[in-house]
Order: sequence, then C-alpha cells, then structure tokens
Amino acid sequence: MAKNYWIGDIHKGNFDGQEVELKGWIYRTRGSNKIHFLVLRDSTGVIQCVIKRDSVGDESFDLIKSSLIESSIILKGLVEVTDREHGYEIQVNNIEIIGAVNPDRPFPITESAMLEAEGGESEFLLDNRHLYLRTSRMTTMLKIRSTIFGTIHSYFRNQDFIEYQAPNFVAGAVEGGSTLFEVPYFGKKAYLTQSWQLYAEAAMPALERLYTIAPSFRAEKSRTRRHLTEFWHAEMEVAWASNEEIMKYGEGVVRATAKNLLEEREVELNDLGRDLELIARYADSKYPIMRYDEAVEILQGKGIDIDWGQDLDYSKEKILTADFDVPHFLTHYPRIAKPFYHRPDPEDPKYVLCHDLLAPEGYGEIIGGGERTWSEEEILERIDEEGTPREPYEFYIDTRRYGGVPHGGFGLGVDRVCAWLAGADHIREVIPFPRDSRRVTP
RNA sequence: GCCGACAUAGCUUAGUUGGUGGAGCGGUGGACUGUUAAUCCACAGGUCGCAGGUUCGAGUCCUGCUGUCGGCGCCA
Repeated sequence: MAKNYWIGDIHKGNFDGQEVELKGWIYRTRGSNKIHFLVLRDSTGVIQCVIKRDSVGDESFDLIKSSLIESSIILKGLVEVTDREHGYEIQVNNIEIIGAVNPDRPFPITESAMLEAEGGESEFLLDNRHLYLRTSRMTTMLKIRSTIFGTIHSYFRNQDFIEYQAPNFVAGAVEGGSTLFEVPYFGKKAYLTQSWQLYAEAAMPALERLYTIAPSFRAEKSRTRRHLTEFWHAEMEVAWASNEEIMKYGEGVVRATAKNLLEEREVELNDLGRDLELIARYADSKYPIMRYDEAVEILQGKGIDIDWGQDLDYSKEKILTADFDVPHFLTHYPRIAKPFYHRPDPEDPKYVLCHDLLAPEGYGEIIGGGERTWSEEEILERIDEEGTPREPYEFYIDTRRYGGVPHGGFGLGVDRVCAWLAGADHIREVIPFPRDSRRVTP
C-alpha cells in the first residue's frame, strides 16, 4: 500500500516519460464526454491528468467523469512533458476510486468560499476547519509552520540547549490571575499553564541551558488578529546570562527562522505573495535596541498621550514600529509595569532588566523576556510589593535558597512569528484548529 | 470587561418606499475530443438566525434573544 510517487517529484523532472502510480485526491475536473481533465492533488502539489475514453474504456471513463472533488483515487499513467501551462501531465491508462464523495454531500468548500477566505476566514470556513485544512492556502501555512518549529528546535539544540518539559496543570499564575483557565482537579482547583517559565527556572541549576516549544493557555477575552487562548510558546532559560545576552538568543532564533524559511519554503512564500527581500532583510539585519524611556520620548514627541510608567499597548507599539523595517527591541521597562519575576536593574531599580521584541508590518510583540530575580530577598520584596500571594510560588522561591545565580530567558509566540513571516491577516490562519474566547470547535 | 457591525439556498450574495425572494458557484440530467474557476441547455434546492410586536400585508420597520465577525484593553 506504500506510496512510491509524489506529484512534487514529477514536477522536479524525476519521472519524465515514465509510468507512475499516483495516489491522491481530486482537486478539480473538467472536460467533455471523450476527454476528461482531472487535476490531482497530494501533499506535495497538483498535476493535471488526462483521461481519454479510448484509453481507459467506457466503464472507467464514466466512473471518473462522475467522481466529485475530494474523492480519493489511485491512477496509473505516463508522465508527459508538455509545453502547456502546467509543464507536466499524466496520460492516464488506469483508474481506481478509493473513497468516493456522495453527490448528496459534495465537498462544501467551494471557490466562492475560498475567495472569501483571502480576506480573512469566514464563520463557514472556521466551522469546516477539518476540511479547510486540505486547501492549498492552509496546506501552505502548515508547511511554513513546520519549518518554523523545526528551526527553533535546531537553533537551540545546535547550541547545546536541552529540551525540557513542564507540567500543563499548575497551581499558580505567571501573568495576572484573571487570565487563568481554571480546571477541576479531584476536588481541588488547578489551572492550565500560562508559561513554562517558572518550572524551567527550577531546572535551570540542573541544565543551565534549556528550551521548550509547548502550548500555553490564557483566558483572555481578546478579540484581535494576534491572540489565541491556546498558543504555542517557544521558551528558553539560560544560567549566567544578562539581559543583553538573552536578547542575542532572541535575535538569533528569529533571524535563523527567517533564513531557514527562505531556504526551505521559497515556493510557499511566493504562493502567499510574500516579498522575499523583506524576509531576507529579517534574516540578515541587526535588530535595533531602544530603551523604554526613549520610546516614551519618541511617542510624546509625536504628541501621543502617554505617561512614564504606563505599559506600551498595541496602539503605541504600532506607532513605534512604523519607523522600523526590521524587528526591534524595547528594554528597561519601569518595574511597576512588569510582574514580580523581572529583575530590577541594579543601576537604577526603577527599571527592570527586560526586553520585548516587536515585529514590523503591524504584527507587534513576538518576544517577551529578561533577567529574573534570583535572590530570596529580592523575589520576596517583589512578590510582596505586587501583592501576589506567596503560597502558590513557594517552590519557586525555594529554588532561590540553594545557590541562586543570575539567569533569564524569554518566551516567543510561535504562532505570531508564523503569522508575521507568512504575512497572514490573522493568527488563526497559521494554526490548524484555532482556539479563541468564542470557539473551541471543531 | 468595553465599543462597532452582521445573520437570505450547501457556498458567495442581490433584494428599491413594506406588496408572490433572484443570480453565480456547487449538485443532478443532457451536449461537447485539449480544458485551465472549461463552455452551452435544462432541472432540483429557501421556516429569509430565533421569539415577540406594528401593519390589510414584514426578508424589509420596532423590541428582545442567540450566534458570528471586526476592534480596544491585556499579552506571546
């Protein structure tokens, strides 16, 4: 039953003039009662197959003529190089229908529904996500996504980072408590994790360099093009590292991702209409660094109403990123704007040693990270000043009591990076089954 | 939590001042030997989201509900 021939390989010229057996799904059909054109799809591409009544016989011809889009079939034929627009065609001599589509329930995703999808996904397509996955646009997105995940893994592994897993059921919050998903846990309450970070810090003295790609969950009622309630979070933690050193890893992994995408997914980026020079700039350029105070000055200079100490929301990020054509870092936020685990700057404890990486083209924040508070005194001071209860974090505080060292890390929103590099209109377009505050199905 | 839209056939939609709901795609039947979203002819397919109200008469006006979408705040 193994599959030996792939449409993508035929387009590479590997089988010119040869007999092949293709397995796939009907993408489009057209023709007359003597000659029928069937565009076959598999995971590697599409190819036009020519079926002549004279070549296959009446029975096969009538069968294939009445087969609907997305029926699965096996066909045998000769690979023919043509000067028609497709370049390659299959002259079919044998056909077998494997999974027929019932005419009472034709494949529901029509051209009109797909055209509509170009400007964002309709309710209908979201309801039929399980079928939408096999369309060319979604397939392309999933291939790009795979390359991005692969690049992140190899980037860290090539630098001797250890992949490490944290629990998804947790007792305490990382960010503010209001965005936790509460789940019943044998008569107690547990929460879905918002981040791998606190548990990674516990392993930091063991592994020193560690990373993960794992789902994080946030019960934000956000309705924007860059939020999901379940998103894929690439996080790293490294011992003996300063904020600047951690930023180098962040810049490194993002640039590696852009570079690898150009190498592995040029065809897919072109299919999406992406400007390859733009991606090359993301791969090759140094990412500028700006302190929070400078950003506030720039915004105030533009007449934006912002007070020192306020976090920079998306509207302000957008104004800042408008002047950049590559991602850029913002560092040294006021400590009052950031959670307790951020380490105050020893040179000026009004600030914390942190960074955000903002993507251009309006995609906004893709990385948040920095140095962590690492002494017991400092973390207790930060927790208390924030008014956070100590109990759920006892294990986290305890790690500071046995050889605390300077360390830090960052979290990268993988789906956001996918959306940005693919040029997607919405983060939903780059994840197979998106979860937001109003949708958990299909 | 807040603000703003939308809901008509399987899909995408038109529907004027309130007066018997149309089309394209998809489906079915037929024609056609090189089509590119093939073309041509015919047919089937509708509780106009749900519940009230106004009216002689509501897809259209009013109220409520439900669902969805877009955006804000928060974040990755």
